[in-house]
Amino acid sequence: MTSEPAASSSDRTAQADALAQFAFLVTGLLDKHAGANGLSMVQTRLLGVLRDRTPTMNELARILGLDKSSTTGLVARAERRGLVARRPSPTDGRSFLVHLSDAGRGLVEEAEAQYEADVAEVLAPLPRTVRDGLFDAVGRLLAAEAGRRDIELVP
Amino acid sequence: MTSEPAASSSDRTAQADALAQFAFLVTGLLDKHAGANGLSMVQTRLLGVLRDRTPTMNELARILGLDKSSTTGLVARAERRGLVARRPSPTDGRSFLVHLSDAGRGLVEEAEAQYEADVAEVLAPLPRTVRDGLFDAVGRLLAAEAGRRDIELVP
DNA sequence: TATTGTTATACTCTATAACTATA
DNA sequence: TATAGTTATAGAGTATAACAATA
Repeated sequence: MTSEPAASSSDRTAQADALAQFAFLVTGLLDKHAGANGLSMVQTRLLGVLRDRTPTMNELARILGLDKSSTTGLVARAERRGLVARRPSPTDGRSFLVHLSDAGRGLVEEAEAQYEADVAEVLAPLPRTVRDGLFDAVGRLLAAEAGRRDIELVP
Repeated sequence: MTSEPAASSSDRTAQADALAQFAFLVTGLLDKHAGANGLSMVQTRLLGVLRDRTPTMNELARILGLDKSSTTGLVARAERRGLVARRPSPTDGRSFLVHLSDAGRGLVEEAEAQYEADVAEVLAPLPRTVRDGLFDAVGRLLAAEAGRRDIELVP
């Protein structure tokens, strides 16, 4: 296909723009299905993280990229709705482990299933090799970012 | 390369998850540079819209997908900071036209330039062919989505 | 002393409902 | 009456700073 020489300034702009648009496309899908299940995006993110982890408040704050005080409120609101529970850490008297409740799991799984179906539909027109190329690149970028932040994005 | 048989259910989940993480990574960059210029994402969006338009409050609400009361507050905060200005419509005594100030224009252009530089840095470690694959796929998806919307927009 | 987590406070952002002024 | 916009109110989400309890 296109065999360009070097990335020009307008290439950079166009690429940054394309990534922003793509990000808004994906977050739009997430928001749509979260809202359909009575969740905000950040609440959905919280429940999604807890699907396969039981982090402390501190770990949760780092994973979500929030201040610990913001995380306190976020988890408190989710707990008030019965979606998560804080349990004292058995090894550290200062810490709490945040668990997903059955109700929370049901809600996030419903939202994720709907989102997943939507993603599959969006990806459907892509030829196999192109789709593989997308996830190769995305996987590398996420791995690099995880290393940068010293957390496991994929447990 | 990986020559897998067919997309399994867990592939679909992992892929949808990866896209979500990637979207959060990109919007995180957008937010970071907006924030570095003292702007929120929605404020940046507001200023971006006003770069080439002078809509009424009502039109602005529709463009941003917000309730008109939300738009009142959004514009009021931006106006208080000298980033935009409301001027009475010459044709409708009830309406105001929202203008971008020079300060607002400078701010949004600065934020965009910094975001662009950050994207370039994030992409830098990717081998050329991988990066090309990413933008091939993203370009196709955005084109497909644009087509979808055009079709939807035609009654 | 350092870390974990919460509280107090303040701000942005958002929506619903009620309101004013103009068309 | 209908439309444009604001105000009042309520709540989520976020950060900073000060704090308590534990390590």
